[in-house]
Amino acid sequence: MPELPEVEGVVESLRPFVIDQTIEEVEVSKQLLVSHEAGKAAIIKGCSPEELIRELPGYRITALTRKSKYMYFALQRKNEEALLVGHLGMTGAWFPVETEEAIQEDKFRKHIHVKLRLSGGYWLIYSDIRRFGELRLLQQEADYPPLLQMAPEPFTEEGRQHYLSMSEIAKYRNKPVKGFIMDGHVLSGCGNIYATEALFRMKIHPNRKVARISKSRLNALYDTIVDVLNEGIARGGSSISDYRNVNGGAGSMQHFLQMYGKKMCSTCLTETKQLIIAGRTSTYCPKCQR
DNA sequence: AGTTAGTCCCGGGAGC
DNA sequence: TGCTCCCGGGACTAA
Repeated sequence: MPELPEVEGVVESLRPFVIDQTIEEVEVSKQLLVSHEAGKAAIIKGCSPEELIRELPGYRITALTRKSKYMYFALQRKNEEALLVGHLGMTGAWFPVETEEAIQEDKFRKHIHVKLRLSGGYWLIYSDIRRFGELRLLQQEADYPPLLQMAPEPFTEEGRQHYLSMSEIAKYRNKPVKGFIMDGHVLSGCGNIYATEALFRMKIHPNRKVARISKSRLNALYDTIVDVLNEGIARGGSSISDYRNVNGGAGSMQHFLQMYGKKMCSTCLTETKQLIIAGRTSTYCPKCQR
């Protein structure tokens, strides 16, 4: 599943294909049109597919950036500015291709939902097997308030201070640390895979309450999360199930994970255990993590 | 008013 | 082969 490192990889790889390209035409899959007709907000959020098809053409993509796990396509049309915000959800993927047939895997070719024809002569295709991703056309970021509620980027000093100050707030003090670091209002971009790895490296039990971790350990945990995220970026992300980069390829970080999805602890060979924390499966070593 | 549980977007993989 | 169940990022809503 795409977390910060995977989204970073997509944004960096996609950027040369989309910058200064004008969106000429938009196509939406029959399945999405049917879902929306049935009143469901599948993938396209905040407006109808018809509005997206009508509104997007003519906009030039001037920038593509990542904020937390979101992708921001900055758009400009004459003196008019807009923002297309994307989220990959569980199984979203972008492919810049000349034809659909260039997408190798059946499961992604079968679930193409939005196609943008760019002035460069190719298609920017959004495919999403489970349709948990989202596309949202805004005039500006503030038009969708949750975007303003996200924690600062983890690679900044501001991000660290925000995380530390949140650890002192009553509503978080009694929470399991795993849920704390996966909460996007506390720390941006750390999902289940990277949270699991960081806690294992720090030998911290995922269910340990935030208040029962010292300030210096919380600081060290933050450093470890940043390290794990950076390793993920350097290795092209983790392709556990359905993450693919813009070339349809897999990342390699999954080969370097020590705890996520493991049956046995790589350090002491003890059988791992699982807990549900904040609604997510949390794998840990009962002997190494306290 | 703050917290928690449920709901919703889904298809695929596991297990029987 | 085919059925059923479970999984999950994140926002929203009901309790």
